[in-house]
This record gives sequence, C-alpha cells and structure tokens, in this order.
Amino acid sequence: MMAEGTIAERAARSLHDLGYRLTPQRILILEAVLESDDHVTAEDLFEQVKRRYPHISFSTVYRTMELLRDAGFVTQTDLGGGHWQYHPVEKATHHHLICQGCGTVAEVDQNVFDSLQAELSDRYNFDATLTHFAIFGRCSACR
Amino acid sequence: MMAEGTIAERAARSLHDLGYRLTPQRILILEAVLESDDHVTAEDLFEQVKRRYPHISFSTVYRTMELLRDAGFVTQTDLGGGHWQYHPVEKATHHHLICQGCGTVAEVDQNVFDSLQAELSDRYNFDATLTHFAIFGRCSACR
DNA sequence: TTCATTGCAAATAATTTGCAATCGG
DNA sequence: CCGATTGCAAATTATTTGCAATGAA
Repeated sequence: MMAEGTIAERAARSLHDLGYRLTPQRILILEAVLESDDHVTAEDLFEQVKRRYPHISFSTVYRTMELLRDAGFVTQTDLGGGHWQYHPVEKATHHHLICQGCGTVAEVDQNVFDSLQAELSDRYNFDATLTHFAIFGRCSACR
Repeated sequence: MMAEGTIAERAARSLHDLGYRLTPQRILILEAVLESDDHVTAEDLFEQVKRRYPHISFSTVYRTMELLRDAGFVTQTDLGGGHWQYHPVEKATHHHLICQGCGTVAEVDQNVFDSLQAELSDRYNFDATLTHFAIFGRCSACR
C-alpha cells in the first residue's frame, strides 16, 4: 500500500512528525528542492520561492535547508566556488563526466564506482559516500 | 647531471626565468609551500612566513599562490569549508578521504583509482584526469 | 629609472547570527 | 497562549581589488 499525496506532501508530513512546524516558507522550499532535477543553490531556491512568496528571506532558506539536511531529505555539498549545493536524496544517484575540451557533461552509472567503494572500505576502512561526483577529463571526441 | 641548489632555489630560478621578480616575500612563500608535507592554506603560509618576515600581508600570500599555481608549482583546491588548499605538484599525486563525522582528512594512494580510470576509459571512452580528488564519507572511528 | 610588486584598507560574496515581532499547534 | 520560526540588519569569514608607495632588475 502506498502512502498518500505527492512526494513533497509526504515529506512535509514526515517533517511535522519529527516535531518541526509546517510554515508556508518551509513547504515552498521543500517543494522547490524536491522538484529540482539537479542540485540547487540557496540562491536558486530563494528566487524560485520568491515568485510564490515574495516575503521570503535568505536566512530562512539557509535555515530550512540545514533542517532538511538534518532530517535526511537533502545532501549539502560544497564542490568549491564557495556556495552550498543541495540535492534531494530521493533521486537516483548519478555522476558527471565533464570534458575540459568541449565542456560537455555526460552522466555515469553508479556501478562504475562499486569497485572504488569496495577498495576504500577494504583498504582504508572508510565508508565513502559516492552520491554525487564530478570527474574532469577528455571525452571521446576531444581526446 | 643534476641542476644545482635546493628544490626551492631551483623553483625560484625557474620563476625568474618566467619573467617574475624575485622578492623576499615570494621566496619565503615558495619555500614554505614546497617544504610542506601536506596541503597548506593561505593562513598556514601567512603564519609561517610571518615568523621570518613580520611585514608580510595576506594579499601577497594570495597573489603569490595564484602566481605559483599559474606557473605550475602548486595546485589550488577547495575541499569545502570555503578556503583554498595549496599543494606542491612535485609531490606524488594523492587524494583525500574527508570524514563527515569528525572532519579528519586522510590521504589515499593514487592506485586506488586505477580500476575506476580503466573502467571510465573502457565503458565511456573518457580519459579521466584523476589527479586530486575529495571523497566524503565516514572514517573507521565514526562509522 | 621604471614598472612589477607590495601593504593597506575597503570591497566582495556567501553564509551565519542576534533579536524583536509573529504565528503555528 | 507560548515557544518555534521568521525577517531584518549586522556580523563573519575567506578572499579579492584599488591605489599609492616601494624596490627589483
């Protein structure tokens, strides 16, 4: 049997069950990040939410994302460049091959990393979180 | 036959040949970063150089590191946390395991990535540049 | 001499925090 | 009603930049 409502609605209910209050700001931010295909920044979320809720503030976006991260709905990464990237954990994990010749971005399957993950666990006893990776190099056309 | 002088001295000569002026600040910063076993931050370098040259400024450290990066002596990475990490390219390439529990950074051998590199080449015809990687997860103490 | 380089102070830019007002449960 | 949550403004933090003074070649 399937729980009722959209993904965002169920996540909101789940937040409520965790003891958090459901404010319009939180609901809109939650919807925005869960509907994003890719990763989003605080600025992306701020702009998107502002269309429906012009009074939103940046602090609320940051504080809500911190909350959603702690609640396990999103990951928060800094890939360099000095801003956080948020990514729904629900989405299938995938990785990017970025060609430094032509800039093309291709996706890679998760299972390419299985051997690496196993090796890091075996040799370093390190439980790697390989959920979102960017790999630079040269694609077939450019090499 | 071997070129004369220490590594830092040879690097300094090489900088000079590239058309850069050799100031005491640059020489001290160069020595500091080349002698570092691990990666260093601008703050590390600033503190270290200040002991021998109290007048040094942060801008000079940043500008010099930018120069050394362009000249190919160091790599400049942002592993998250919003500050640059500098690393001498002379040293063997290695990668970082960053524990999201305690923040500890451990080093990994290059050869852990050999299988990944081979797989990306075979399956995606992608020539990956795996020279400096950051992998997040949990270390043995925290998992 | 002459222009690259420096130090200082001010500017950024993204994020965090203190605090009084507000609103969800 | 009451404390969690918000918006605002100010604080932080790491880095960058403008500019006049300095010093390497």
